[in-house]
Amino acid sequence: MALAYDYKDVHFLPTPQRGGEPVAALFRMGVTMAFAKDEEIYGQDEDADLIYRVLEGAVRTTRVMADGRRQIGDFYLAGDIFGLETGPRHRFAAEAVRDSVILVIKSSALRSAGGEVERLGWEATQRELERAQEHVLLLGRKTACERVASFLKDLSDKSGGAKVVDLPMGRQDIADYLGLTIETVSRMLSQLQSGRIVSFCATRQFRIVNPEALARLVDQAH
Amino acid sequence: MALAYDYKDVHFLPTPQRGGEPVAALFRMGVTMAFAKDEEIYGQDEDADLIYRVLEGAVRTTRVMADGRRQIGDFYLAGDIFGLETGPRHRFAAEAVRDSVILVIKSSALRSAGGEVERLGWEATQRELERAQEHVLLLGRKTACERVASFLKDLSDKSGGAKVVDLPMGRQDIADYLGLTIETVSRMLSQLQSGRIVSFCATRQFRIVNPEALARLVDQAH
DNA sequence: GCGGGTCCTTGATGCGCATCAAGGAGACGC
DNA sequence: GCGTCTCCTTGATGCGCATCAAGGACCCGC
Repeated sequence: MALAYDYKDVHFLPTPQRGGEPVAALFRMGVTMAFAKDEEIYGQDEDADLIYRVLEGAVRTTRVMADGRRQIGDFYLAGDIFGLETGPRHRFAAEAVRDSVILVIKSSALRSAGGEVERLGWEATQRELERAQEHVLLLGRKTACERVASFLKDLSDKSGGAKVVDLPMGRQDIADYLGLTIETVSRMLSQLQSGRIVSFCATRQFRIVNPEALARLVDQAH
Repeated sequence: MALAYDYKDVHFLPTPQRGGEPVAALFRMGVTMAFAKDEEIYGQDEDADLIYRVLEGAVRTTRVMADGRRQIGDFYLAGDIFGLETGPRHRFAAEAVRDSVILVIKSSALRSAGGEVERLGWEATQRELERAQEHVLLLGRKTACERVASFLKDLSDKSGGAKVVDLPMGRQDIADYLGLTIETVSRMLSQLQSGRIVSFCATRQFRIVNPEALARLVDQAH
């Protein structure tokens, strides 16, 4: 908790940063909280009675096996909603990838808010499901190179198709998202770079040099 | 289409076979259809304006990559609801694993049916998401042996924890669900059998001999 | 600047699962 | 019964990614 915001410094949001009218209505009910890098936002098996929205920073959802193997479910960037993935309890924990500011609201408020807002929750859940299904295809049938390429493209698409993209997360997080090791991720990034498909300006920032080649690696999947 | 029911022989269901009252109300609106083994129920990229419920048989959802690699999203058995996995279009196709009878209703009926029924759709979507997330963990971080063990246990749990369980699907389907090859699935099944953990009465029917050992293989995951 | 982290890259080696190949077992028609 | 087809199992070999190991790059406090 070494942030401009303090953990206790929760306050009503005057105006939401993004989203249409129903989202606006929904998140006016929330409070903001700050989380330091690697801080837990909620734990595995905790009650899932809140939903969350990233205002600044980035969040990962994780699941850790008894022997320490870790799988990241998804990443959430500014504007994204998370925490409604499940039934009564969270099946994944959520942690800040780096110092982040999160808007939090009671999900019971959402459920009782009636038609329009409830549909919003359903649609968000459907989007989550869609991403989880893409993730299943990636983990089940793609090679290491295709996984890394898909990841970079996905990140670029999320940033509105930007050619220069920041990586908010470290290599270990990418590895745990893609079902690989950190070494393999590093090797594939080097390989994509030496193949003139992407180019790293810094460790955590890359530029897409050859979008067609990148798309070809990804779109083997229909 | 070599079945007791004919494809065109759709009719109103007099009474639903299972489910609580809201489900009952919902599915009274549907019609039943029969599908032969391997017949497509809906295609990838088709409009997702219907939802489905398995009455008899078994269904798989599949995604095929340009070069033929196939991933199965999930299996659905009698009583299960499927087809609401996505937004406006199906991201996976659905096919009958074997001769099956399916109840079909317009999803617009569901969306406009108001509070109680709409919530039902959301809950079904959440269950889908939960399963997809388990699948992600399995594909991302489990070994071949753990995957097969998890699959058998899941199937047993679905049958109410029965000790003798039928496999409705072939080895290739299991492989495409678990992100493995058919040979590896076969080897792991043999290995689990020689380890006295399960025992195959027939190719498509097994008995759980050592539930503790099976659970240990699965529950490395918290 | 300098020391000591942490994070990342690259190389050498090994293993788990895929691939290639060859039968075996069960299902079904006749 | 017998032939044939599909599905499944088992064995031999190879490759992709994990593992093990060593350094390099960057970051931050002082």
